Amino acid sequence: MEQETQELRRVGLKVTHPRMRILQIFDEEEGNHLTAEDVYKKLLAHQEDIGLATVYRVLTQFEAAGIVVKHNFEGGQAVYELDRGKHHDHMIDVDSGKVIEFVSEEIERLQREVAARHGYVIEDHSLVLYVRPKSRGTRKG
Amino acid sequence: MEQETQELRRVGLKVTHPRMRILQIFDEEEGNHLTAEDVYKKLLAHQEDIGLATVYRVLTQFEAAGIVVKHNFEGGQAVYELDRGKHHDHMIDVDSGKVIEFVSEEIERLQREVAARHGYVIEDHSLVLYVRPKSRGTRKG
DNA sequence: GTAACTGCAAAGAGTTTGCACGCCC
DNA sequence: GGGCGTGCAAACTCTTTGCAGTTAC
Repeated sequence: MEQETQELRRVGLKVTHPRMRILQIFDEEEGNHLTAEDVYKKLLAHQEDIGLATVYRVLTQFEAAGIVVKHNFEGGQAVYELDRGKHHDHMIDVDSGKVIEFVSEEIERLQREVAARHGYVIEDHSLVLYVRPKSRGTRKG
Repeated sequence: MEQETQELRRVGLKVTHPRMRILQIFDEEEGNHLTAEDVYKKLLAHQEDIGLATVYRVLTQFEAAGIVVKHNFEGGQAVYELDRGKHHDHMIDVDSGKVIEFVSEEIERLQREVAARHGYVIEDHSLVLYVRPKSRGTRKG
């Protein structure tokens, strides 16, 4: 409560009910990746009367303020997660939809190398691995 | 002409005018990355009377047939390119919008390693670097 | 008190689909 | 000749926006 208030103040956003509740949803869900609609449904489940348009507006503001990060994975809907400061990439289990975060400093370095080789510097990047659990029983691998 | 006819036959699609023309556009544009609308505009420029809906339908069929690959880069519109068989990743010059292809077997290997470390095998992946030309003049780098 | 914020409904972008007609084999 | 393919317009999904009323500071 106090923590969310401070965070909103810190980034210069008025402390309003919708913004507080949305921020709390992400704090509860630490490590989770939510679409705007996921957030909206969780608000409904908490008996909150906050419109979907407001959720989109707040998420956009949070992104601009660096509170959340937005990802455009496959499948149309954008997903948001709290920005905890440390960069990471994502692996998506295509069977369960589960999102796993990972960091590989070596991959990051190679990316910079490749870009440099072409005369560029990296501004941003997106790496997503679509994965399936390694089959142990089937002797395939 | 003959080449496109054969390709359509090979994948089991009827040889129709719209499919021929769309395939030719990609053949002309070897190495290019086009949105459905880009294709549509090029058809218009060639005085072709082919609907945007048909372009979408044909591109979807081509993707299913392995003739083209679809990418969901940032910015809403999907882009398609001829599938020339060899996998590669993409670098996008954020200033010019130019798309550069690259291959890094070492990055591929590291990706497989990371996935394996988490108990997964990679089904597919998406790596896009958003880059800016290395500034030589400004002594910044 | 007033500018920022909100909910609603309508608009917008990109893509898909239903239907009647037309073309390929 | 029959079914697949096409054009058009309407539908659909996700997201943004205009407006009038409300709220934080």
